[in-house]
Amino acid sequence: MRGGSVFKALADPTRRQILQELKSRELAAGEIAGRFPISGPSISRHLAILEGAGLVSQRRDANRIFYRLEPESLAGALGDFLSAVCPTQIARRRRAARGGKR
Amino acid sequence: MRGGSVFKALADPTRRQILQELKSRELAAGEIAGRFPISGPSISRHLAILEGAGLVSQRRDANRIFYRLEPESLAGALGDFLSAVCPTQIARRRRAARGGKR
DNA sequence: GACTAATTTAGCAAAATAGCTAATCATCGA
DNA sequence: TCGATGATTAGCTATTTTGCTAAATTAGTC
Repeated sequence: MRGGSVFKALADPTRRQILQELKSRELAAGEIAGRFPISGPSISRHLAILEGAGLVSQRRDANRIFYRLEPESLAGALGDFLSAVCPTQIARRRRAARGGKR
Repeated sequence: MRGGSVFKALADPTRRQILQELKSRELAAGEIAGRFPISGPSISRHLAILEGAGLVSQRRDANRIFYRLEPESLAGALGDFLSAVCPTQIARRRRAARGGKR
């Protein structure tokens, strides 16, 4: 399996939301847990799965463990899959986005 | 749930491979099943899940049911998620792809 | 109508997933 | 070293997922 763990990781809505929370800045595990209605240990496991997929990385600072998004891994995995399955559509969307902006 | 069913659908490796098989042309359910080591009914269920997510569509021709890829749905869902989580990375990859081609 | 071919639907068992609580690990400060 | 804080690991249960076989459905043919 190549990027399979990435899609497995993205299958859960809580994990996708965690990635969004990390969009702008790194957060400690507890800060992340505080934003969800589920227990700390459950969030901890979600974070482990995201890290296993290479979508986040951790950094220890004293007591706390900070997690940060790895945007290249995410964009790389999804981009590679899109290129493999429907490369034409990528260029099409690109043109549409450009057209919409200008 | 917004595009949740898409990520659920992509979580399974067999389903991702089905999408790849449909990349170039539509295929009847039996043709698809013939390319995998699992039973027809199991493939049928995978196809139903992919269709539920809007990633493929079906067309009946007499006895057979042909499935075809819906590239816009796939590119749309993944693109939207990428835009929401790491918009910067999209532009970066775009530049890299352009640079690598020329 | 009966028969065949192509699919799907039903029903079941095994495996994976996600949640919880309790217990353990790691770090810092008194 | 003790105690407090932040986080993970262990162990459990409920739910979901995936695979199978058997039965039902749909369409075409004799």
